[in-house]
Amino acid sequence: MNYSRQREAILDFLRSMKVKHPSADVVYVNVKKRFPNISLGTVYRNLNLLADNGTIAKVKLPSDADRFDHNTEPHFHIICENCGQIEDVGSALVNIDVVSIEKLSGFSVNAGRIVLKGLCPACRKKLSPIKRKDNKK
Amino acid sequence: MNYSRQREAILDFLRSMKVKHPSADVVYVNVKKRFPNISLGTVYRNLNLLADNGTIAKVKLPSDADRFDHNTEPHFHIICENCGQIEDVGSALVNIDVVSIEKLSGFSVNAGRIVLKGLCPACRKKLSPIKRKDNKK
DNA sequence: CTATGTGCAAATCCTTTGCATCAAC
DNA sequence: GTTGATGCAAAGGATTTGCACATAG
Repeated sequence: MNYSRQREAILDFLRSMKVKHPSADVVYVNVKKRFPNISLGTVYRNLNLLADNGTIAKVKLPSDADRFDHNTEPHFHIICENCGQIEDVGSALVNIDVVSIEKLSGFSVNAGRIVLKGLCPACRKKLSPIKRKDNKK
Repeated sequence: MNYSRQREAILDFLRSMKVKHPSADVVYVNVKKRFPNISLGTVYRNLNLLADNGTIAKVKLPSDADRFDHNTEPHFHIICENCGQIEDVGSALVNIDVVSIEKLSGFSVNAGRIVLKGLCPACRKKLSPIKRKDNKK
């Protein structure tokens, strides 16, 4: 993998922590400030390259665009149903009985993807429980 | 919601258990045997209607088409990385420390979506561990 | 110079939608 | 005869890809 200014800028942005788990599109918009000619395709290509070689992590969500995470330690995520913000959840807080699952299903388990849904602190304040925006898709 | 033959056929197929967690497309192909003129749009519309009113469940997967499940009891899923087959996993086998997660993240937790990945019994036999088909997307 | 990366646009996949027609009540 | 459901085809969003050109080593 050769060096490229664009790839460096993408990684810099991810590590800047200003946005915690940006989608490719958010990365694109922000990196465009430094590289006005960069294309969305290049952003996708580089995010996938970096994810494939373990430099960053790809967070796949059901019915939503993938997010990218500079935190490569194993952990799970919780996503706000109202604003889409994502927060990390330590892997110690979820316990999966792999042995029983393998026994009961006959599957061998390789990985788990866990995404919790809820309301972030800001949206909890903003929304009365009654008029929560219904985000189901 | 009025009665419709097509919707009945879709529900019948889901409950037939021949295919455990079919995608909309698989439902479409099979219901087409009884209703050759049915359209994919109608299948989607009816699956979503039935899921919205709780008759069936929609299983959203990362990077894969939604699946539909006649089992509406709370449970999780494990998907075979090689063939895509899905099996149910009882919710007792996964333990989520919601209290700690809420304390640490500040989020309120509403729901959890858990999809495990592994190899189903048939694919475990077929594949030597070395030449597993690499299915990552 | 040769391999790799880029920008652009077109293509892909899954899903939803607008609209005229048809079936249910 | 209204209202809701259907079929079709077109549109939608997220992501990937083919290709000619540019850049890194």
